[in-house]
Amino acid sequence: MHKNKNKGLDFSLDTLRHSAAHLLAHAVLDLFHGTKTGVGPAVEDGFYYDFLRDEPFTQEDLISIEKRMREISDQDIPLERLECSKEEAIKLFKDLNQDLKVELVEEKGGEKVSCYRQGDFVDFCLGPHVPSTGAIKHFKLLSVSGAYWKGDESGRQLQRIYGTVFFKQKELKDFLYMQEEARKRDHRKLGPELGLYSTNEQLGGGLILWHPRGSASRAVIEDFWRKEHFKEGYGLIYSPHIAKLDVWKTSGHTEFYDALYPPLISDSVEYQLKPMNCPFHIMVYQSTQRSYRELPLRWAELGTVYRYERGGVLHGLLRVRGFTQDDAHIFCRSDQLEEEIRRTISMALRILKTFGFEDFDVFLSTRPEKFSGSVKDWGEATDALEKALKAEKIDFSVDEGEGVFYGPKIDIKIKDALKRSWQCTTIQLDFNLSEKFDLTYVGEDGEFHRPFMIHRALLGSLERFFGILIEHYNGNFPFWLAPVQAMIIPIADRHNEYAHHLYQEMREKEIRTEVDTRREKVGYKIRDAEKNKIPIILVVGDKEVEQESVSVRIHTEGDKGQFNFKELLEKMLDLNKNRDLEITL
RNA sequence: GCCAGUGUAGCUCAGCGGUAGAGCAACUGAUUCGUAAUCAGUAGGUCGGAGGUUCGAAUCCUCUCGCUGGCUCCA
Repeated sequence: MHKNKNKGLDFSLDTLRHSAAHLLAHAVLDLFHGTKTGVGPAVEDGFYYDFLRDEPFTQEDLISIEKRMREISDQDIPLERLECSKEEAIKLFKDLNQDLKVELVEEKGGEKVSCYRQGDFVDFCLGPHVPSTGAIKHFKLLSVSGAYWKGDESGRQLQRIYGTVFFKQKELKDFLYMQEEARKRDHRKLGPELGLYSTNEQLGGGLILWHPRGSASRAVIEDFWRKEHFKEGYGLIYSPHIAKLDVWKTSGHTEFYDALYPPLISDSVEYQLKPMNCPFHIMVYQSTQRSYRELPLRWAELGTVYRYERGGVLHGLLRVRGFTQDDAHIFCRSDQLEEEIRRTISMALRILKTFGFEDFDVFLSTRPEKFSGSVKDWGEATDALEKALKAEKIDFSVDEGEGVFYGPKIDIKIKDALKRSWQCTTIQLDFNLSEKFDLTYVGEDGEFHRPFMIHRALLGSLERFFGILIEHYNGNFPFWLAPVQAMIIPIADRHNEYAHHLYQEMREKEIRTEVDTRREKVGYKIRDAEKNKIPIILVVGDKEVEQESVSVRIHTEGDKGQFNFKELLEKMLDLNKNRDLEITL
């Protein structure tokens, strides 16, 4: 934990942020009388405070609030801790006309409650806090948004003001710089700019058009994915996009899943657009009687599903309404469970590392309060998950009670180049569907047994994963993933023939290449190719034609000089084969 | 879905009650050129959509759609 040693004071960044939230509330109450305060905690990137007020806060308000905060900070008002009885606190906040606080004290306060006072501002709070407002110096208000009182959608809506604060000015500057960097590499900007994908108002929100360039990368990802699954003994499945409503009644989706599109009706039969692939894989399982000898059965599908996500949550490629999961289901016996989990974890990490992700956070979620299946199965399965993680020597944290109702799960989050965390891999046991569809196999003993069903996605969804990749690489895809791997630039018309000859040869070897024969100067064409973040640029002129060579330029690095074409081609094939992240010549 | 913001040419933006503008991109012509922008010209918009106020709306109001930041949810 960060400590502020500079001033000989001893408090954490969280404490500083929490105190900054108080400072924010103090300033708001000074400027906007009658505003009621909600809660104001420290969060990952700063802090926020919720306010109840009829008028919305504007950008200008934010500026004046920040100014007022600075004034209070400059006054260096001490924060004092008050302890009183619950009744006294309730009276205090009633007198201040802070109904929300009264509600909070009534709900959360014990016999004794603590409050913090700075000047004429008092807040119900456990603390700890910084000694005085002067300790809060390097802060900035960031945004204002809506938030529900106590997170309850049917309840009152408050206005939430976000801000951030650091110990040092430089840390604040760095944070704002990182935010700016993140904004610049936003996949919603880069994706369309690089011709990878687009969305379209007429088409509908949350629906993605993969353009040829985005599709080129996607195809590479899919091919790699299929090869890895083949190596791991998976079979592939293709299933339809709709199924009779009855399937989803059996699975329980019609009752419990809230993102279903309305059913389609044809000849008075109702069909449901699929939100998940599981029932189809289950039906493949049930197409014949299964024996214990066949298990484990591992079936994977790049299955496109449709979920009606609420308008406000749609976000570029990361949150859409139609997406392709890299889904798989493993049906196995209890004695195979640990091994299957182990294999899945190591496969997931191997694949993610190939894409250049090195940092992972792994979480094991255990049985929640409401659950389906038996306590015994949950225990056995959770044990197997834990053992598998330990056997793979993976550090993980346990999210007690955070499992989904149908089974325990392991989630793997990756850290991208900007140290942001994204959940991709999820490995979940499913006791619910195996029960609902009454899955069985015939055991050694001739009796029917219920298999364990593991549901897993490694990349999550192709749309989402691609969005993460764009931002991780800042659009500078490694050679093997780049939509266009090489751009050939002839200097003058008389070099076009040689350029096309190179093009043809590279295309035959499955190098994704293009030729720029526009009547423009080399500098212009290079600039264009660089802007498109194409990894390798091949410039050809008189020298190159004569020597069967190419002048190589590597994106972000510049001119690398002349190379023999055949040797360079071999090198490019190696880069593809090894899925190298860097180009070395 | 909710709160707030936002929507002008492919992109970045100006105009904010009086007949739509710039730069880049595109197209046409000239230039045949050696490592991040050659020059000149042309074309391109029912100002997201619908309704209203007004003599007159890109500009004001209402509704609606998309997008953005959150809430809630989640791959």
